Amino acid sequence: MTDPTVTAAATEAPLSTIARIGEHDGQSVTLHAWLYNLRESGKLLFPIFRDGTGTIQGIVPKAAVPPEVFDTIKGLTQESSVIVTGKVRADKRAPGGYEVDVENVRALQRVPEDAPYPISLKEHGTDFLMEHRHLWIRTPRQAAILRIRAEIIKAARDFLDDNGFILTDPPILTPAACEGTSTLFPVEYFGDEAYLTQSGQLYIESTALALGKVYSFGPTFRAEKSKTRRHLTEFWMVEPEWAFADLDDLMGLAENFISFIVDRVLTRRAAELKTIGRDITKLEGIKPPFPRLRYDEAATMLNEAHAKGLLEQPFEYGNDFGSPDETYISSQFDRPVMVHRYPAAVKAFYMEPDPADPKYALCVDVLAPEGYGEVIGGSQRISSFELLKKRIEDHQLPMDAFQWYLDLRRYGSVPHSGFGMGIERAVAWICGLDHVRETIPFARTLNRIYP
RNA sequence: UCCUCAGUAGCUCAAUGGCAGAGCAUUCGGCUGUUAACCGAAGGGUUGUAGGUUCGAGUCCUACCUGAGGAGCCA
Repeated sequence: MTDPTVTAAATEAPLSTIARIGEHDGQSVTLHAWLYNLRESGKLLFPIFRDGTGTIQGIVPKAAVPPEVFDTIKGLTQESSVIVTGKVRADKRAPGGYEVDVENVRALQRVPEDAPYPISLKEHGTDFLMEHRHLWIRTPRQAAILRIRAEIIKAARDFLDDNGFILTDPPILTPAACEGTSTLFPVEYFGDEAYLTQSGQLYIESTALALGKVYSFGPTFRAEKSKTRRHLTEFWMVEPEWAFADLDDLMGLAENFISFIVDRVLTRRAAELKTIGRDITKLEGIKPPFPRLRYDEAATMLNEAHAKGLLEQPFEYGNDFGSPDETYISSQFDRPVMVHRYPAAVKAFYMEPDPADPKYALCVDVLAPEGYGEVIGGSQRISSFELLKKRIEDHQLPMDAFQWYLDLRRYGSVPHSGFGMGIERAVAWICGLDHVRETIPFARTLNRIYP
């Protein structure tokens, strides 16, 4: 629906975004926007526009504009798309510091009132919002989270790029499990069965031995029937892999990596952190060194916590930590804590045993503060051909499928290490969200694959 | 797979086993500084599904469906 009354002069005003509208104080600008809300007070209209960069209130006194402009704005419905021209004016009453004296509006598409925009400014339930996720992302809070996600991804990639890591993309379609225990999504592959990747790790081990320092960034898939605030069936991981690096090198990389990302978000996305109401004092202290805790020390902490009644379930030495255990451990520190040297029996088959005591694996989990749990899992990889072959046999994995992986130990094997960071968990922690489903535009969970 | 909780208007929620309600949204009217504006009015219902108990069921019972939180598993 177009408005033929739009004037040529109106469209000549320079285009601006709402975020940068302060640069045009006192001038007329054009905004490409949607109607976020409309309030009226007699002959005064207060349309609020959003354009993805922010929101701003327009002022329309009936006496100040042609009648058809007033009527057009008065008839706008929520989320109608508009091209607005108006004069920018600093105003102390405005939340963003500026308002727009509207001069003209062209409605590109007016949302009909018999099928109004479903998401109101009032509260909604989780199921309704997820059912309308394609619209929910328009709300300022969700848009801010997605901007922070983009910044976290860019920061992760900038850090690795600038530290000599080469992006190498592993395949999404894979012939076998990287880790035998987890559940895979099968896909038909020309009459054979293939699987969606659950980690690029094995492949980037090979590119690391080709290029030295590499990383992958991409989607991974886990068909786990997990229904918690920390799980998606499709999530994104960044995985550096580093030839000639040992576990200590890897832990140093992890703490610098996370610290860089947090600092970048604090610097470049301060406005978005404010929009979502994040307590940034919790992030400002995220600097190296991070506390390092042996598995055994963490186990002692958990036993003491249980003795004091702080943990319901007693911790059984030798097991992996449960979610309540991780939450407790991370709550004891004001920055991410690195727990290393878990019992080899509960960890993946490819992890290098500690030469000081082969009962332990040279691995590390990084637990985010504030109870967010594991955001990074990594290890030094087995470099011995004989040991890796034995582990594959012990785990009853198909030896044929792993011949190429064993080749990495046949031809110039070296110590090498790597970790994977789950993007969604990192975003949830840095944004202070209570569920990972808000950290990705379209979350894939156990019970939802729409929209 | 297991445990707990929840399904009532487009949305968020009320309703002691006894007339199906409110706020928001929508429509109409009022208001020249509103900040999830406010004030007045109207329209809007197969109470998740199928049985059962009862004079009477949104409410109690059984099964199922859907969703949420958690456990296990994991990033």
